[in-house]
Amino acid sequence: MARPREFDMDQALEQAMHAFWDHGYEATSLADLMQAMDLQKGSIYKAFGDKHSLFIAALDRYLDDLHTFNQETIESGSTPKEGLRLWLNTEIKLVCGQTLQRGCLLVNSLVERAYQDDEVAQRAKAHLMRTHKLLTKTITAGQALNEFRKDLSASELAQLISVSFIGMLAMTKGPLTKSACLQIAKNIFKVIES
Amino acid sequence: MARPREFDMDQALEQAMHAFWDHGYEATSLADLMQAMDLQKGSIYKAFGDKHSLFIAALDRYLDDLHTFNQETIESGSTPKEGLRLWLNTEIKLVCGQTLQRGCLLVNSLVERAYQDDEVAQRAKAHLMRTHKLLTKTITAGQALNEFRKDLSASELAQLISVSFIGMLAMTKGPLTKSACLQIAKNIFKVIES
DNA sequence: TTAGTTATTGACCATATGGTTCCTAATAGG
DNA sequence: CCTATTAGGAACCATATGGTCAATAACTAA
Repeated sequence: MARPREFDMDQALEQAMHAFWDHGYEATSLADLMQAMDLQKGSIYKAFGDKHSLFIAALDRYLDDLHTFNQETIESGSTPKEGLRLWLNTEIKLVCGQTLQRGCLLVNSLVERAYQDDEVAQRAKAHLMRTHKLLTKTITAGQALNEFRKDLSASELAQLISVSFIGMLAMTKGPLTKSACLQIAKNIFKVIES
Repeated sequence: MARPREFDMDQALEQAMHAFWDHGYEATSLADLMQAMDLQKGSIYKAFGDKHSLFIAALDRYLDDLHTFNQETIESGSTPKEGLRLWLNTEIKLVCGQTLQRGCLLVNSLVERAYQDDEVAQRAKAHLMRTHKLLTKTITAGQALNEFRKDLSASELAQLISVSFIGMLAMTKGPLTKSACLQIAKNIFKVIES
């Protein structure tokens, strides 16, 4: 009924996501986005609205991908504990294996923007809750198999893992190396297993 | 020998620190700084150099204060374990008791800028190492008193605490409440004690 | 009192910013 | 083939940005 879009929306969004991931929200200019997405300003505005809307869309895409990844990786383990171990290790390798130490877009956005930006805060919260549920479910199953200590609830252990993991992701932007992260992950398991 | 400075350098620096703490580096404009410091641009440039130098000076001030606080609080405990507990709880109350959920300037700067800004990265690394040493020393003493588990080294336990703590600070910018933090701190102790 | 030195101020600057508009190009349905 | 509709692109805009500078004010040592 009209002229069709020449570019792939999803691919453009992914490029935008990478730009924000690389530099953060404030430090990513429209010029950066134009270059990354290979589009003119007008096209970006027509397709995605303003910079903030684009950022939210990119964040949503990231979080959806991440959640799917989390679920699938954890479930691919032979036992709950193995699933968790696999998940932690894979994620560490992914984050630390990047050419740039850009960390995790969720953590970056949470720290940079959550308290100034309700939409970001709300999404971060929702994602962390999803993840918390997933971890709690997994740990509950693991406790039933005697894989994890039981003097703390599954929810408490999950919280401990979340917090440690996010701290680790934050610290990969600074001094933490991949091998240090893997060692820490090992130790996290040591303190939560039965 | 010349006209004396009319404002208090240290107080101005503290105001700048709060501005950066509130909004982050990129989102703090010179106009914000002028207002916060109650100075004109020219005075700021003469006294502190450009925006980046000012930021680094503010960060240095923050880190020095923080390290002193860490040392004194930990040492004020009757035992190593009590010192650590006191430290964690006090820090949580400080960070969560702020009117704005602006988190911790170190964590914010680490996440927002460390990988784009060598000076920040270097300072963050140095501070984290100082803290790691302090924690390791304290835990070593605690292990000698049987306060902490010994199947992990003091350094490894310290690393676990650091990572969890930083994760907690990051998450206070989002969903984590003070009481949740205090509960987590309690659980951290549960998993590292002997 | 004066000369030398430094702080303060506000005007000024070039540029980059996010955002808008308008004209043209391309397409699908009739 | 024509027309309605939408995409693309580039010029354009107001403003905010970080940063500079020259004129003036305030002080001290001689």
